[in-house]
Amino acid sequence: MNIRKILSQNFFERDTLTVARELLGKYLVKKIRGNEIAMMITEVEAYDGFEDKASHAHKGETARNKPMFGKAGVWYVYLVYGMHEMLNIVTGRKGYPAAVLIRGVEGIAGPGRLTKFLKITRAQNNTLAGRKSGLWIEDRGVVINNKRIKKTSRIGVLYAGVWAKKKYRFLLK
DNA sequence: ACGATGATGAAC
DNA sequence: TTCATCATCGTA
Repeated sequence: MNIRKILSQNFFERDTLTVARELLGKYLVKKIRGNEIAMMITEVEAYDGFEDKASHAHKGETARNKPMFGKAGVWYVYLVYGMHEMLNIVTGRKGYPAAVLIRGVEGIAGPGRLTKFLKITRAQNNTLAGRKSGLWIEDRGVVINNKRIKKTSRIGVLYAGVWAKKKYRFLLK
């Protein structure tokens, strides 16, 4: 009996670092022209709360980061460097700004590369992860041992002072 | 090592 | 309205 469970709000409405870690080994699924493309998540980063200087939410709510302040299980997709779409899933309670950036899937390293490959754009921004939005995450029963998880500081956030050093990036060895 | 490329947010 | 900045990537 193969496990194939679509993750919903209760999974994401928890501590951001916990969700980030547990997303490793889960499957990112995108519907493209009637086909479901599923790829295992191999690299993520947590952006957690008001204090986190690396987070878009650090300076308060704006038009762009609004999804981060909303309910868990919603996509937060934004454009960076004028050309790369970044895919995040909102975590934590409503009103508490947090999200997990999906940086890599099996066979594709890099947040900009994976969105380009899976045709993920800002059209998915602020939509609920699920069949309706054509983009969701599944638990397919893959069990990840803690020994396989590497923790490092986050990429591209050197401006964030002490927050840049926190081990908020998780990847499969 | 560097330029591409455009949205964002803060300053003016 | 202008300006610096940016959760990156491909080419050199």
